[in-house]
Amino acid sequence: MPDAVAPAGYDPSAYPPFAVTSDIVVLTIRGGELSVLLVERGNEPYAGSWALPGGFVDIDEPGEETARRELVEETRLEISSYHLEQLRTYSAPGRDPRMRVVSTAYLAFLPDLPAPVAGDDAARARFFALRDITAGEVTLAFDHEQILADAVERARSKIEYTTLAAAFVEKPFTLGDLRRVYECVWGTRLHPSNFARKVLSTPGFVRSLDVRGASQFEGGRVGALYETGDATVLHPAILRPTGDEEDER
Amino acid sequence: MPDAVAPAGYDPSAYPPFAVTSDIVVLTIRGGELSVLLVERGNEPYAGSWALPGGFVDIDEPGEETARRELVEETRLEISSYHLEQLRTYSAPGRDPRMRVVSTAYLAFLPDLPAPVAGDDAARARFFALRDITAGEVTLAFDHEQILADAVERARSKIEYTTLAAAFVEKPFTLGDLRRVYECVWGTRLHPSNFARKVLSTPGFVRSLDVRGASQFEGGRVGALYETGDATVLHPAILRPTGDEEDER
DNA sequence: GGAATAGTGTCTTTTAGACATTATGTA
DNA sequence: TACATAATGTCTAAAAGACACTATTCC
Repeated sequence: MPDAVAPAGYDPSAYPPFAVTSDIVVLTIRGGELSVLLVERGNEPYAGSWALPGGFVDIDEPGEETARRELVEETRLEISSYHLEQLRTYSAPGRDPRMRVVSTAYLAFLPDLPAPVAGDDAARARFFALRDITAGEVTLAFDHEQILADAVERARSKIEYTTLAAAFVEKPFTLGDLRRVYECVWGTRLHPSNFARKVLSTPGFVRSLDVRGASQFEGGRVGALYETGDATVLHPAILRPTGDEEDER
Repeated sequence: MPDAVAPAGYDPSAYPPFAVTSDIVVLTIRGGELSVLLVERGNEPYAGSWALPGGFVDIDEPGEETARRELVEETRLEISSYHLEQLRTYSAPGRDPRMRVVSTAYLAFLPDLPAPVAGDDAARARFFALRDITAGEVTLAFDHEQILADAVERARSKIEYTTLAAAFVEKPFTLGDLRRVYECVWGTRLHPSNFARKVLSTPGFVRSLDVRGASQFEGGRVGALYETGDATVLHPAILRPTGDEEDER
């Protein structure tokens, strides 16, 4: 039967006790590294481990709102507005040792931010370079390593065919800033001139501000400044270099 | 706090009564039309309306297994193996008039099948051409119209850069059969020769069987038969014609 | 034979990739 | 001045799109 027809003889107190939570993967670029926001767990299980921010969904609360609320409560990071999208739902029996937990993960892209501080239930909160996590220097609670891997793959894929790369930089940015986003997220080097040609020939990706200014990241000649254009999807796409090389910075 | 830390004083019977369900969007191509499998609801709310197959997740059951189980129970469609992927989770408060329902939708691609029959809780079960649903001839229960729209967009997008189009045809197929899949899903016409060139130049998409046979769909000269290759992602992608024209068959 | 599809080949346009060269800012 | 990045331009290779022409099968 399609969803939401209660089993015969439905009684809330007899209903299987699913817990419903939202987790949030906050990605940003700090010091030339794709980074993720983690909190240190204060309670068992996994007390002392690092984990994604997240928490229980209130009975009348949209899951996306839970994600935004927990981000503020646990990391004191208050951002006026930011892109937040659903990643996917993780609900394997046994992913939490105590009970059946259905957790929907959300994904946020933010420009570089002031360092977060710990909030309510989290002992500490800070950004980690992804490189350090995949190198095994940090292990995450629950299945959060899988969630993070899915989030990174989503980010790598989405900047190909949407304008979301611009969500990683502050509003007036140079083409070099934008190129550095692609390089950090993909872990590759791109030819500056070819990149600029592609971005400028993609309608609606960026809009020139007709002024010049310094890059947000590096020195050298100052370039023309741009802001985000009207487009949300890219035609044509900015595709990842084909496959194999992993040129690092 | 990261997921799965029970509220202080946790007591299952006091926990907010979330219902957790799985819905399944079964897409196939019938009579040259992209089609979806629906069941007629036997119970309130929306009794008599058409809806996606789906139902409650058991407390120890993976959500994907629920989707497969409900498909058999409600439509008597038993398929040995088929591609099933998570689409996204729908949990807005109020999407079900009676209680808070968190529903994860799954997406399946199948070749044309024998007509389903109604199962357990469904009055009837049958395939509908998408064209008839979007034309407003059928209205769906709950937010299933939104789920279906998301599913179709996922399918249209995924056949661009994966080999999933082959999941819509039976194993020995001609390049014309495969092209018809793209044409039905995208609602466009493709140049047969250019399409064949692209498919054959994409490593691992199809493997020649070195025999000839009739098309699964139409008459004319019989062509060479192929089976699915080893690849799952396509390099380069088979991109949708740019934008505007909606050439119909 | 007529109609429909399969298959081969060619031509043009567009886009991507590599890279050389000059310009302009900072340390 | 040394160095890093910005910006422009050129050449080549790859891919997409349009389309002409021949081949084969069913009716």
